[in-house]
Parts: sequence; C-alpha cells; structure tokens
Amino acid sequence: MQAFTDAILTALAQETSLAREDLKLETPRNPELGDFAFPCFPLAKTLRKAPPKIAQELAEGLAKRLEGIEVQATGPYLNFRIDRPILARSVIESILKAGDTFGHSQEGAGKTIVIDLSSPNIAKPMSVGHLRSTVIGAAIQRLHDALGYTTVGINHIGDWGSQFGKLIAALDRWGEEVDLDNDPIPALLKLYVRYHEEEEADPTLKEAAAAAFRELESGVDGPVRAVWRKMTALSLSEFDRVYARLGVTFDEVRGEAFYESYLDQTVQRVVDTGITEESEGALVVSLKQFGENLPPCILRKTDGTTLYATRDLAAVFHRWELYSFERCLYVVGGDQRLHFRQLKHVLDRMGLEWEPRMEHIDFGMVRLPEGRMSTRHGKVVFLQDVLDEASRRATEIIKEKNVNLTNPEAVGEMIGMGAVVFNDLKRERVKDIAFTWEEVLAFEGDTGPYVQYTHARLSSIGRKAAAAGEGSGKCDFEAVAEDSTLILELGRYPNVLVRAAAEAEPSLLTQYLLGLSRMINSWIAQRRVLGQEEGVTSARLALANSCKVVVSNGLGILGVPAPTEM
RNA sequence: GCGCCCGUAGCUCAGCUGGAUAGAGCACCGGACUUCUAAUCCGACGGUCCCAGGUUCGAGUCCUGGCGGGCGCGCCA
Repeated sequence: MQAFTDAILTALAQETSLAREDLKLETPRNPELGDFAFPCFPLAKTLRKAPPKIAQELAEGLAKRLEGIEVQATGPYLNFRIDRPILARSVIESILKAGDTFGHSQEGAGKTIVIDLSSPNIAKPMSVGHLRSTVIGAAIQRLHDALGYTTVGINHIGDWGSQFGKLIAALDRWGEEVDLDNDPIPALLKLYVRYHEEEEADPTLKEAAAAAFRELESGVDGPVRAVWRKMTALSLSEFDRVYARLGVTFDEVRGEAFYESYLDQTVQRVVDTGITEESEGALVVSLKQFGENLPPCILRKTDGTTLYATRDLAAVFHRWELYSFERCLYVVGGDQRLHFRQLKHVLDRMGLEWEPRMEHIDFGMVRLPEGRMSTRHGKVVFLQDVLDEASRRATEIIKEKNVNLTNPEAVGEMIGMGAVVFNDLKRERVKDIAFTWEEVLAFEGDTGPYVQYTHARLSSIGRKAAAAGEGSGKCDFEAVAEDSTLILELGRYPNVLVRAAAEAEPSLLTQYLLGLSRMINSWIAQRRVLGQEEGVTSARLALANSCKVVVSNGLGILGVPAPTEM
C-alpha cells in the first residue's frame, strides 16, 4: 500500500515541483470519491489560481505519470483510485507473505526504548488502577518490538520509602493480630489502614515509623530489614500470579531499593553541578526559573533520608548509562505530572542534553462512580476480583453458546482477560475512567470479545475451507474488487503501528481493530467464501486469511489472546 | 488562590495532527439464524462539537478569555 502512496506523492512532487515532505494525502470522507485525496487549497496562494482549477490542471499531468491509479479532479480536490484487482493482489499478497510479521519494520533498528511500567507498591493489593500502567506499558513495549526497536521493560516496584517505616511500626505493634503467612496482602493492608487511623491520636507511632525508615535506609541488616525483605517476597509472588494471567513479562524487575547504593552518588552528582541549595534544612534544587510557583525538587529531607524524586533520578541515570536510550518512557498516572516535570527540569538544569528523551506517558485515573479510590479507606476494586469475575462470566456464556467446545474454561479465561485488557486500552490514555462492572464485563459491541469473535469466525472459515478442500486455486482478484474498503483498511495497518508507537498511544490500535472488525463482520454477512467458483473462493479465502493475520497480529500487540474458537 | 489535564448524540467514546455531508458502541424501536459461529449483521432514532471572541480560503481540531469536572501544588509515593 505504501507503494501506491509513494507513487502518488512522487508524481505530485514532480508535477507541482514541491518537496515531497510538504505534501500530504488524506482519505476522502466518501469512499466513492477515491482511495486517496489531495486538497489543492494550499497551492492556491503560490500559484495564484483557484483550487478547482489547479486540481483540474494537475489531474492531466498526473494521469500520465501514474499507472494503475486513476486520477480525478473533484472540485478543489484531486482524488486517486487504485485499480481494484491490482490493489487487492498487492495488499493480500503482502499480508500473506509476511504472516505474523506483517506490519513489522526495522525503523527502530539499533535504537533502545526503556519503558517503566506497572510499578505497583508492595504490601498492597493491585487495584484496577495498576492495571492501566501494566497493560498500557506492555502494549507500548510490543509496539516498539514490532518496529524493530530494542526494548527494555522495567517493573519499578515501589518497595522503598517512608511508607514501609509505617508498615514496620504497625507490624511491630499489632503483628501478632494478623495472619501474615496464609493471607499476607490483606493482612498488610489491614495494618496499613490501622496505622493511618491511629497515627493522629498517637504521636509515638509517627516517630516509630520515621525511625524504622531511617534504619532501613541506614543499610543496617537487622530485624527491620528482615521484615521488609519478607514483605517484598510475599508481595512479588502475589503480583506474579496476576502478570501471568495478563501475559505480561518484564525484562527487569528493579524495585526502588535496587537504587539504594546509588543514592549517595546520585545526590553528589547533582550537587557537583552546583545547582543545589539548602532550604529549611533540606537539600533542594530550585525550579523557580521554570515558573514562579513551581515547588523545588527535594533530594534529601531534613533528617537526611531520600525521597521518591532522589530514587527516580538515580534510576534514570542508571538507565542512561546502561542503555543510552532513544526514549525512556514512564507509564505512570497523570496525578504525577508535576513530579515528572520537576525531574525533567532538574536534568535540564544539570545541562544533560538527553533530558527530552525522558517522557512521562501519563494516563487518566480510574475512579469509582462515587469518587476517588482510596486504599486507606478501603474504597478500592481489587484487580484479582475483576479478573476472576470476567473469566467466570465469559466461561458461563461460552458454555451456553458453544456446547461443542472441549475447553470452555481455558477459552473463557482468554475472553475474560481480553475483555478487561482491551477495555483499558480502548480510549485515549489521558482520559479518566469511571469504573463500572457493567463496562468491564461487557462482551458485545466495542469490546475485546467482539474482536476476538471476529478472529474466531475467520479461523472457522479457514478450517471449513481446508476440510472441504476448497480455496487453494489461483485467486481471481476481480472477485474481491468490490471489497476495496476492507482491503484499504487492511493496508493501513502498518501505519497504525507506526503512529501508535510514536505517540505511545495503544488506543489508536484498539480503535483501528474495532473499525476493522466491524468491516469484517459486515463482509462475512454479505459474502460467502465456500462453494463459489474456484477463483472466487480462493480470492475470498485469501482475503479472509489476510483479515485474520491482521486481527491476530494486532491483538498480539495489545496483549489480548486471539482464540480460534469461542 | 495558582498550575496541569479533560469537555463531541441520553450514556461510553472515535474523529487520520487545519480540509469535502461530524462517525461508532451501549440503551430504545423494527428486521435477519435448515446456508462459513446471532458475542453477529441490516435499518430507524439520536448533535447549539461546553460558552464567547480571534486566526484562516476553511476550525470539533490552533490562539485568548470564561464555565464545568478531574488531578496536583517542599521534606508521601
């Protein structure tokens, strides 16, 4: 498909003597008009002619330069239409030839993308909020993998900070009252909530927590550290169960604690650039030059311990030295926009020219209809419950609809996970989501299961054709000439990947797959593959297989399973 | 109070980085299963693109100012 747009752009460039980069093709709103369009308005000024006249004049010259592509001037637009059989053959053959690498490229060869994703806090259950960072980050990583980048997915576990001082203090006091061994996460959560309830009334609790964190950070390998280690291990094994269900893996799992030994040199490195100052007993970098009201970045608290920002700086230095990344993407909620702005400003003040490569890939909050989720106040929806319920409901439906299926539980799990993951990737990243069970458990309409169902139907057609021994003949591409809207959409897939990766926006791919699935289901309803003339069946089967390849590849990148039956 | 993000059909959202008549899903209504899976398809209904200015041949899209909602604003992460 690229070949066609390339040819058109080259011809346009020659005919108008403008640079190719300045010319942009669009898709006509009405497909009847053509496959690609070029609006002549921008040329009006330089040529001092009316756009419709320009279109008319250009059309004649272009027609001579283009073979297999019809040119027509319609008002101020030039519309291009590719010869139907040529289009069909070109798109279908390139998809079937590439197979599961269709849409892949080498544009990222030799470049490394670091992605910071998921990053849950230990000692807390994962909520539906953590799901977003996990699935968005994983999709962004696979998008870059497909484009030939070297990617490094890092799960930056929240395993450090004063909150663990609190937890250790709470464990110290009430540890006997909870069952840490059999039900670790809820037990820790209970302690965390209780600490926050009681710290107001009991100031010694606050001091005990601060002391515990001081000891943790001092490096002393005593009882405090032992407790911390235990909490970490318990949490990580819980997380792994969720990641396995979601099909997410990481190249590195490095908690904040990993950077512990880098903290002093990190602070020193900033100090050496001469931009730090002492303010109210803390070591800070002033960011006033970027905005009068911008708070400074604090590197060390009055008591000498570090903060989130210090550890994030240590992490980004470490990553830069290790990977010399093209981009380092932080898939973190929008509530931390200020934090990342501050970090980038610090890098900027340090004179590091790679500062723009660090990007905060922010996303909207998941809220409950009645308001904000809060772990402390018990107003959360646990991810595990959502996954369980989605899987259960999908299995239930499957048993009802497809009694012949031998493994309804396994497929139900695929559909359930697909519904949850796809739903989270469906809309633009930045948009907030109001969590409702009704929405995550929807299996009809604009949902993951709709796309999965499309894939299952296409797979079924392939199976039936093979069983009947049909469709292996020479394709009559005239037979799919009428299906050019679908074929053009298939051809667009590689560009969708490029754009989705560049913008770190998986929703471009989910939206594309929804639109494509709509076209496919409509096509299936009105065209029969089996039992036609050999050339017709072969061509239609090739088209169906092309659709299957694109849907399957797209779902793979999103991390949504593509069942062949459901 | 200040800063950032969002505002498109009753609800949830697209809108190809400024182009031709603003599109889907859900819900509601009417049709289509002895024919490759009805988790589907076809049709009907549904719009002051938050408001007011501005830039432009052209604005849902860009700029300014409002309004509404969300998030954040020095020793939490």
